[in-house]
Amino acid sequence: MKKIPKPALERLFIYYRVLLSAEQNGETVISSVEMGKRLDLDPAQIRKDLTYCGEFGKPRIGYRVDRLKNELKNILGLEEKKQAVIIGVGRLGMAIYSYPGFAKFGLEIVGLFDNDPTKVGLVLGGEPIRNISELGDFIREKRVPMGILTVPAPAAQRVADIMVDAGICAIWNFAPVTLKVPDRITVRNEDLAVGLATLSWNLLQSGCPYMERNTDTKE
Amino acid sequence: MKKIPKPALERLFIYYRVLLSAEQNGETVISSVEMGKRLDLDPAQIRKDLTYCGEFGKPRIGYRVDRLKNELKNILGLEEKKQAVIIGVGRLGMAIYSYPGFAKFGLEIVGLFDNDPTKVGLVLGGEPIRNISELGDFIREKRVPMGILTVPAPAAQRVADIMVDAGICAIWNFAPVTLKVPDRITVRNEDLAVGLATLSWNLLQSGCPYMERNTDTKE
DNA sequence: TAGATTGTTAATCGATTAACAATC
DNA sequence: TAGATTGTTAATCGATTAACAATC
Repeated sequence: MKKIPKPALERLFIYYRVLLSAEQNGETVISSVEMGKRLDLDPAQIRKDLTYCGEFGKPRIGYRVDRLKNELKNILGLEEKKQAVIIGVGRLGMAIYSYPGFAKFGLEIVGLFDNDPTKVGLVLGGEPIRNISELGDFIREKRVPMGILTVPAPAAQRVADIMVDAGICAIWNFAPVTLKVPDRITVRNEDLAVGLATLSWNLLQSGCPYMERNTDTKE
Repeated sequence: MKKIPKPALERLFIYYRVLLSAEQNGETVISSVEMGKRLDLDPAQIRKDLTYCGEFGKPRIGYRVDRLKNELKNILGLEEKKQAVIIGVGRLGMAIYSYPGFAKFGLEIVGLFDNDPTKVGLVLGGEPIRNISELGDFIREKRVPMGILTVPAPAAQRVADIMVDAGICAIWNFAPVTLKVPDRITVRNEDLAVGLATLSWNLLQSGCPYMERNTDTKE
């Protein structure tokens, strides 16, 4: 299989979702132009992206929705069960744990970990919260390929080291730090504050009228 | 001010954070090489990015930590209070609401909204949950420049329309849909499932040994 | 001064967009 | 058939990397 550029890879998933919704609408065929309209993307780019995984379209017709949907599902591995542990059972960790949208794409949370003694031992949605001291053995024994890191920044590297040592392959990192890990480990940084910062910059640039607060009124 | 390319803009914030931590370590000066090491980035890229906002370094010395930190804070507008409403008080909405890391960068949540009648009226951290029917007027009266969208996908466009109509300038969109809004509105899509999908693909590609589950064992 | 590091220009790389022949 | 749409090649665009003169 050809190498897929990272931005194209991300879009493939977006296409997958548009196909899911098209399928629900009962559409059996869809063109790159129509997908482009729904996603605000260039149709040429969509066609190009899709050729990274093969030729699925028919000139004059477009793409068969169910066919393309299944191809993308296979390529992205959304069918495969991806077992994962969550480390850091704060609000964000819980949000990820309980979000049904992820399970739909094959995510299966098999363990929850925290180092807060008031949390350890609690049972959440059927899963007990374990102590981080058990994390390494747990990953090894259960052969867990993915770790979801939702601990505070200062703890992140330490936890990552434990996971890498235990043979984890991928880390979904929500902590705002650059993890030092071996090249073989896939890390996806999901640093939400970056989004806030870019919005902040844009608000300033755009001259949003609502950014001028009424400082003259006293109450 | 020169236009800043989007990827560079995102990195500027990352630099800001490294400077915060350097400051806490008591470092007064830092070079692009040192920042590059900590962030796993090319020093040339860091220097280039920094020139988008001016010349702050001294040859032979590097960058003065507090100086550069403050420059970046100004450029990104992190000092400015950015008032925002959260629409959709599920777990993710609550996680964002209660995360102290965002307040540090100027985010101030001034309103919570939901359309679930069992939630409306509850008070969370001092803020009552309001009905979405009040959203438009609230934004107009309080002159709220930013909306944080954490509703389920099917509701997202409808809520976005209300916000746009009320004069909002920026939308931080966590719903997995492409919003149709006028060009003047800044939208930041934070579609977490995209991260999951790319990790999924990488896990498959990399041949992670832990992805081969023991299907031969019966129990 | 000598040498390290910046700011900047030029070269490279990669991704997007445009154009169009092939095709159904 | 005629015409719409794909797959693909070529052209453009933008971002990254390399190189180096300026500088402290």
